[in-house]
Amino acid sequence: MINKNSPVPIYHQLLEYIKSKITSGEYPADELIPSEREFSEKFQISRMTVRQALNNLVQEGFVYRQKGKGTFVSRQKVEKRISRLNSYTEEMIERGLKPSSKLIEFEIIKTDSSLANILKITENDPIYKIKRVRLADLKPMSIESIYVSCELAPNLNQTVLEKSFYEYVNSNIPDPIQYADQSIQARLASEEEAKLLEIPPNSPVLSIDRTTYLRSGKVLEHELTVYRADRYKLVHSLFRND
Amino acid sequence: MINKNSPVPIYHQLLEYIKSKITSGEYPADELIPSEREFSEKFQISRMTVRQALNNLVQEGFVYRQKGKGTFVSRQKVEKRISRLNSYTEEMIERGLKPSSKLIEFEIIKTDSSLANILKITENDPIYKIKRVRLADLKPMSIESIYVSCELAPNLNQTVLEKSFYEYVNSNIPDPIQYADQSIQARLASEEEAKLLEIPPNSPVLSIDRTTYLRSGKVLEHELTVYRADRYKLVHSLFRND
DNA sequence: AAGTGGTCTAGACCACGTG
DNA sequence: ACGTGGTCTAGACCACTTC
Repeated sequence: MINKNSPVPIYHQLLEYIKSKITSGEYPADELIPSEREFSEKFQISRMTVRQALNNLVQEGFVYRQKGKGTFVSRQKVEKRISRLNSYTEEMIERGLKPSSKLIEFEIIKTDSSLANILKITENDPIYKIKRVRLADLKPMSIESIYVSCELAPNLNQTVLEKSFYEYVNSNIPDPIQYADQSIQARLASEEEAKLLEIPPNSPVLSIDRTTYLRSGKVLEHELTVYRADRYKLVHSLFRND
Repeated sequence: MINKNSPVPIYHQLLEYIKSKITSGEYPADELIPSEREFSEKFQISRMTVRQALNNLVQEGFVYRQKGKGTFVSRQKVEKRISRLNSYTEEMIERGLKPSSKLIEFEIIKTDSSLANILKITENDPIYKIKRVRLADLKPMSIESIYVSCELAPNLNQTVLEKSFYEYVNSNIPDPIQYADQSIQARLASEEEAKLLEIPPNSPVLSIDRTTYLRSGKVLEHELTVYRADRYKLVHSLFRND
């Protein structure tokens, strides 16, 4: 069960072990799981190591703890991933569509004051502007304009953009993507947009502005996307934490 | 600075100490803070205790760590950005607008199969159908149709609906509201909608379908809302939990 | 080689909840 | 009185980064 010579940390092995017991139903919801000392004894590991596994599980929402009573399994009915921040590529694959894109613009421009403010960089700093028509099963789905600081994303080029931008970030920037703020509006497509999206003029579109942040708090990118209303529906979940 | 005899845990005292140094600017953004061993030495506490303070600060978004390099101050504290599930009333107050509403329909109908499926009740069970024009600062903002099982929400009447529906639920149903699934689309207003919303025909609208769930897993309500695109912008946050 | 964070140990005392 | 999670110690070795 636990291999002390594995390169995988012990606390992580234990964490996965407990997770599997929960998802398999062996540890049912609202029930006590073994105490820290029991795990410590059973696997011959330090109690502090057990605590590290359990604390991570608390953070992930799998269990909750009560002083003097023990550690309980959470009622995990809600999939957390519903509102997960995904790239276009990931999202389309999830929807069973084949993502691709057509590059419209790829250039380095100087930041204007508004973008500099959003990206939290200095005005006139160079940034990439990348404009693409996003396709799903080879038909236009959206028009996407991305603004990224050149400093943050060196070596960005057209080849990289064939694949997922988020994937590029994961492999090339040590600072991981943490979250994004989005604002969503309905409006009518402009003439140019209608042409690129291959829809009649004055068709409704869903306009989504997204700013993506890294764990350090740095702004990764600002993104303006216009979706065809007849092909795209945004789905998400909201929680009420009283 | 650190009082070992205080009932406040040492790691918490250290956490607050570092927080204050960050907010005061003494530890500037993107800069290294003292190492774990330095804190340990300086305050004569164990390194594990220092780590507990720092790990909490990482969780709260005040600092981030890099193996082999050190602990850095984040550019901005990540607030609890989980977009909360709010009622129309709560949302408008948050936006600084005065919410009100005009009742269009209030009746008890039999569930059709589609609604029965969504509400997880039996077909032909009685449900409330409530249709209202929602106003903000006395001007139309949206048209909202709510479907609620009569069994779940007894004593629902027009007076109750003057106030927040969620407030009514909080006071009258022991099972608390937990989360909602939403789907969001752009489309053009129908003639009737345009009239009620006081906008020109064929104006774009944001169409939001929401299903609200209670902690027990029961469905509280299904809601179809059509927002004026010129007055309403939906804002939310997404997390990437790798 | 020196410093950093990541992991781990084998103990300890505490406050809390339940019998 | 006993078991629980919460806090804390004083060490240790590792992989990583920088010099």
